[in-house]
Amino acid sequence: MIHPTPRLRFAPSPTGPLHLGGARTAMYNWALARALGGTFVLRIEDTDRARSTDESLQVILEGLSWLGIDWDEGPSFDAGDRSNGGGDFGPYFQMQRLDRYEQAAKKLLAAGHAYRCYCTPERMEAVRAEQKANKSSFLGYDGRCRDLTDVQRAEFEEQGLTSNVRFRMPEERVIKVNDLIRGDVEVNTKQLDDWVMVRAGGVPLYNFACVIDDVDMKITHVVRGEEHFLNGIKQNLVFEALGHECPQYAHIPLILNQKGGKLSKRDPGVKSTLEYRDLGYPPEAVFNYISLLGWGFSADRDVFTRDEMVAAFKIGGVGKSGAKFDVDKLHWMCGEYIRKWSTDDCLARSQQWLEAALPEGALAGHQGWLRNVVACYQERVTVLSEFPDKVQWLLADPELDEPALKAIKKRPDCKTWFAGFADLLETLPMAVSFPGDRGDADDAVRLPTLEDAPEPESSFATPAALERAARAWAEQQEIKFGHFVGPVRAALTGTNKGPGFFDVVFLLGKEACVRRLRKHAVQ
RNA sequence: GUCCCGUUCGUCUAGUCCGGCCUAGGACCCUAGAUUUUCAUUCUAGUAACAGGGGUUCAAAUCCCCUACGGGAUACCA
Repeated sequence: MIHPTPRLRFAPSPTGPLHLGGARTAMYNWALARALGGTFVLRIEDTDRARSTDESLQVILEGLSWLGIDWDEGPSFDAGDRSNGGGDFGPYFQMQRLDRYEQAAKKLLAAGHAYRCYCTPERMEAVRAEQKANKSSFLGYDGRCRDLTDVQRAEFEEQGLTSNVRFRMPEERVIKVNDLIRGDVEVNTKQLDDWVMVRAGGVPLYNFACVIDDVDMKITHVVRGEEHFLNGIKQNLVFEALGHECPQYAHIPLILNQKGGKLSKRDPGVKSTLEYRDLGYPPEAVFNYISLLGWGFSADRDVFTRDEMVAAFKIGGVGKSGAKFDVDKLHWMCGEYIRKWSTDDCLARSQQWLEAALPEGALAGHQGWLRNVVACYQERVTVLSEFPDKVQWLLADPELDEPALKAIKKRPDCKTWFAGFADLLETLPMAVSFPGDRGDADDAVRLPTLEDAPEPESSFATPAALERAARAWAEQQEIKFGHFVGPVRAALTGTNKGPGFFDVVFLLGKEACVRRLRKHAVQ
């Protein structure tokens, strides 16, 4: 056979959030499609009408886009209203493909691969209960309607019984499959029952609709969670009955929670993809991290770009065992990415969180200052939503925390230092405090102040100038500089953590520095 | 119950297919140290694993068998 163009798909059902397991499945399909130079299709499996919602659809579309997973064919992103975007094999919503399923079902019915079943859900429940009670090794449909005669069928119809359509499974046949991840596996069909293809109302079920669509959409490879492994066997038989070749299957292990159990919304620390977005996780970092769950980029590298991932990705390299989700490593990776950004990128990407912390309208007028604020915290945050907290001390006089109180207590003389240092600052040409107009004070200065950077020229006191003045003053007062910084930082910022001391003074500006120093000088 | 899959540092993994280069490599976490005005960053060092038991072999993390443990499936969900 001539190798067809590789076509892969991610086929979520819009019945809930896109959690990271689903995102990873999408990613592996996407990466394999890109690696093979193929096409990536997004198909929406919305045949569970009771649970499918437009909201979930939107969440899935947004989640994938956020992670940088784009699709060549499928729903249009902006709509979220079940309209189809590009692609010649649509529609890409299963509920818009009902005629295709009907056609195929008729064909299978006529050929005897499927049959009408009149059993009620109540009867099925009873059958299952009995099988369990008998400790039967087989659980599933008992085949009551498997060989109904036309007369019997007519009788049922006359009684007004509705029917669904079941697929007739071979009674005992060993199906051999070659899974791209699991390798050769044999399954005996005696384990499997005659499963329902089409509901009484005509709406198809997963295993059936999936095959019809994979045929119609010319899907060549299917990467999905291992919970679908046995479905793959059932689907294999449908392809065969329809006279089509089965795609290559790759069943990936599930992502587990920290306890080793299945990932679910209830697990603390496990969020839907959009929650990560809303908390300011860099999408590249999340992408990078989840790609590593069950797959290794190389023996000695964990951080890589999307392109590098695609270039290195081999589906056979995905492991067979489930991986536990480790928040610590995710956070580390987020920090890695944030530190790599240019300051301006970091500022741009932090805007929405800064905006939340600042008074209304303050954002626009203080870009230079905010740039410096962000620069000081770029290597101190792991997710962008930490910014509002980080900048609080610049916006309002802070309460002192425990370490700050300790730092002040440790130096009984420090209250006189506060007053003296405030006096000194008042003589210096310092920029004013936020939200005042700092003029071009922030334009010349690039924080954080680095040892080897050339000193900027500015009409305002730069951090370097502040340092010279402070050191000279401290020496004159016979205060050890090392002793001086701790308590003063505490008075200024309310804590013992943060940017370099003179960057702190510079960012805070004159009034706030003086005010806070004098306040703590008397307390 | 039955069937399928798995098991390398606490975690994610490299190595397993084609046995020797593995006194098992990297990363996160943790610890210690260096740098520093604090924190963070950065750098250095350290702790720590082939699930257990049998085989095959000159040689096994790698091949075979058994056990244990974990996961998945067994729906008119996907």
